[in-house]
Amino acid sequence: MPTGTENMTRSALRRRLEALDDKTVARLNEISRPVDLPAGQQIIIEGDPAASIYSVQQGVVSVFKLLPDGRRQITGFLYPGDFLGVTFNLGAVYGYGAEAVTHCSLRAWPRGALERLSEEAPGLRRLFMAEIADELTEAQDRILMLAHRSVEERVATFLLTMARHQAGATGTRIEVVEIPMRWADIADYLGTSAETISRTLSTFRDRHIIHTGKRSEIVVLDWAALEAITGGDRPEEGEIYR
Amino acid sequence: MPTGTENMTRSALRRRLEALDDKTVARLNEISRPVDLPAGQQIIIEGDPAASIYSVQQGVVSVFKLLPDGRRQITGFLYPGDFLGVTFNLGAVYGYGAEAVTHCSLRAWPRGALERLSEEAPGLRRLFMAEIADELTEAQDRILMLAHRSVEERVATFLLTMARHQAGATGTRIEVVEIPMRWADIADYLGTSAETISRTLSTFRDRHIIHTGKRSEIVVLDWAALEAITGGDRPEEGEIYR
DNA sequence: CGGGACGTTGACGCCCGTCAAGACATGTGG
DNA sequence: CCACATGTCTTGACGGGCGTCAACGTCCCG
Repeated sequence: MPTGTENMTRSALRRRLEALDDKTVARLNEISRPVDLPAGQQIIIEGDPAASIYSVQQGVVSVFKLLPDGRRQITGFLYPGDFLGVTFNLGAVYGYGAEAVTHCSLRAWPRGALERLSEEAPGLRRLFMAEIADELTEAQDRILMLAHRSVEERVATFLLTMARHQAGATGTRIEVVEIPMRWADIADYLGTSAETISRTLSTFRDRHIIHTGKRSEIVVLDWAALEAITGGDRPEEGEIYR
Repeated sequence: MPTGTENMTRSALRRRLEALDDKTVARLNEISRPVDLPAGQQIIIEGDPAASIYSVQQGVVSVFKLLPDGRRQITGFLYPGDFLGVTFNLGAVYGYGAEAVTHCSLRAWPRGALERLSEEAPGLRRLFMAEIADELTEAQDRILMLAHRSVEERVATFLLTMARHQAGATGTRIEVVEIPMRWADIADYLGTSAETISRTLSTFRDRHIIHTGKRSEIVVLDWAALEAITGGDRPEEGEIYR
């Protein structure tokens, strides 16, 4: 049962946060500080001392690494309920940058206090553990994508992921998918170029799979086609490996 | 300071294992069972219940995911000192397969016992935590590779990584790099094809960067050239990002 | 209204995946 | 020890996907 698990695990994480005992939740609220950011604002700079841990309340955040040649690889987008900055590498330094894609409200905890709290609260410890494990499986899913999928498959998968995110958030059926990020961001995420993103969406449009109205709003006309392009996330029943 | 950290962290992990208190180490040895495997032997099957945790004593192990279309993506190679099976996803089911690349000796622990032991030994807990964190940064490094590096850069990086592994293991300077895995394995790891691996090595040979004698033995003639091809792992001092 | 950021579309070329045919190596049985 | 089969590496030929450069269209904001 490979790949395609990233959404399940993330929402599972969110549910688990709510399952913490009341006292811990109260303490969490006490020591946290709300942060509001305009779109485009830097949140974390790679290499800075890892002073804070954040959770996203509203908006979308991009997490990225900068490359020597000036490019950047977006390693993930964060949505409400996701955590930012949990990955503690040895030096207690952020291993990545992060910035607000849209206007964002975050909740910030001083790392020290949060770590102390997690010593007492095993539930919180497990939460962080799960967060890292989630990030790992997500990263591995992306490795599969980048290594073996065509750009078209990646874009289709991305659209479906965005759609599922909004369906999960609103709980309702979706036909208009909001794409808050710029094409260049998506490109940096999927390991391709902004032009190719544009071209791919254009062919989807020409094939009547989507309808593009206002930028940042994509209407999906043919879900089945999108999923077909995805290339079959999961193996069929009784399929033979190798 | 992006990328290129994978080796440091791995060896740091090994050192930390030795830093466990004696009682824990004794218990660890008690409940472990040695396993010897011939090359090619399956160790873990994706989807099976995660019964054991292993550590590699000798040999090389490949960890992989199988794709619906029958291909496989090797997510990593494990060398002596590395752990296998620590990443337990929610269902306590292995999220990947593993097989012996060379003849291997492993040490196996029943998962339950090891988890119970880690409840008492915070050092062990931190060890596992670090193991997962390492895997995460390794996965993210690979994302950078796959997204933005040419095959030539990937192969050069791979060679250097192998060389560093052996230098680290023997402690001496190296000029002959042993490549125990098949080209197809390397290809599945780097997200390319066996033919392209062969071709790339051939051009390295023609450019007098390496010398190829017996298969599985590569003599590096020009380290500087290899590193140059790598594409500059780290940013230069004072370099400007974007 | 002018300028800047972003998206779209075209043209071009090359990297690399794929198919196919040999070249070696290794092992097995006669 | 040789003949043969099997697995692996090498090399060639071919073509398509997609990265890059460049020009243009569109939207927004001062």
